[in-house]
Amino acid sequence: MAQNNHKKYRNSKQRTKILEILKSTKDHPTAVRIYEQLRTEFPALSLGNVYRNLNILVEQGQISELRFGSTFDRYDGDIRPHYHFICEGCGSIEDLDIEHEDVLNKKVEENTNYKVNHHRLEFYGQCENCLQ
Amino acid sequence: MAQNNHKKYRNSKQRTKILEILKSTKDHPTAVRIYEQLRTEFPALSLGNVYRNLNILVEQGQISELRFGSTFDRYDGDIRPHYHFICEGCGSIEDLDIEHEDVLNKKVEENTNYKVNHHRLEFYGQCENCLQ
DNA sequence: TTGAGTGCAAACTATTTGCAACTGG
DNA sequence: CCAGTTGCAAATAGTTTGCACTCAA
Repeated sequence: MAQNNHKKYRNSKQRTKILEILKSTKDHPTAVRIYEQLRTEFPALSLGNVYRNLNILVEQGQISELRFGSTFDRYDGDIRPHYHFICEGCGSIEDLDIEHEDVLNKKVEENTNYKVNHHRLEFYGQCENCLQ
Repeated sequence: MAQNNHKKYRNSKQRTKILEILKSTKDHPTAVRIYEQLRTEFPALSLGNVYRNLNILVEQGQISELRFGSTFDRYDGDIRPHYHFICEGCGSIEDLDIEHEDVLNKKVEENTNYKVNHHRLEFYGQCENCLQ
């Protein structure tokens, strides 16, 4: 996903500030929120540029990205709770046979003041075909 | 997410067939793939209708949905591997303080022929504010 | 001076929706 | 018959990209 085919980076006030914002908050802001926050300082800032810089920062490994968008929803006829393996080579998604750990929800509840209803666990790597 | 505000459902050949397809495969097809597969049987079928029916089936609890799309990407200045809690009430995302279980990757590798690079674990529920 | 960065607008992709016609119970 | 379902096309929403201009090294 985050290849290192980008060769050289220069400094830019915008990118520096985006990184600063992300390093100084425990929020997990969206691109739009970052954009809004920066508009006061850079009135001409464009949202496209925020996206560009976020991608560069991810590429550089300086931030990480929690993807909830940009790809496909997948549908599953099996409604029992189970975990998935996602191949980063071919994109295939496989059900995993390891047991569902309901106890994890409890563990989180013990450490927080949240009510936990369910969790989602996905493993990423290469499937048999893509390993060869 | 999947409220039960939908009152009554009728049968439809299209929806029945979509469910059949999902129940009979271990793939995790996208809406488009299901659409393509059904086009031979229902040449006039529209993609919009596939989406509508998939949402209804999710609403009915007959299938489940692995969301990779449809919402926002979130960015995180903390690149150490850690888990997240996502509030289903207000959408806020919090870092969790429970330890990162690298051992899970090994466990999956022992049970499969896959190479596992990393995993992602998210808990869903209500945060303190939304509980009141 | 030169190629990385920028703003802008248009393009793209996945998904949703309004509408008039249709159909199953 | 009537509310749920459909196809179609247009609309949305988040993200990416082409282009001409700018700026940092």
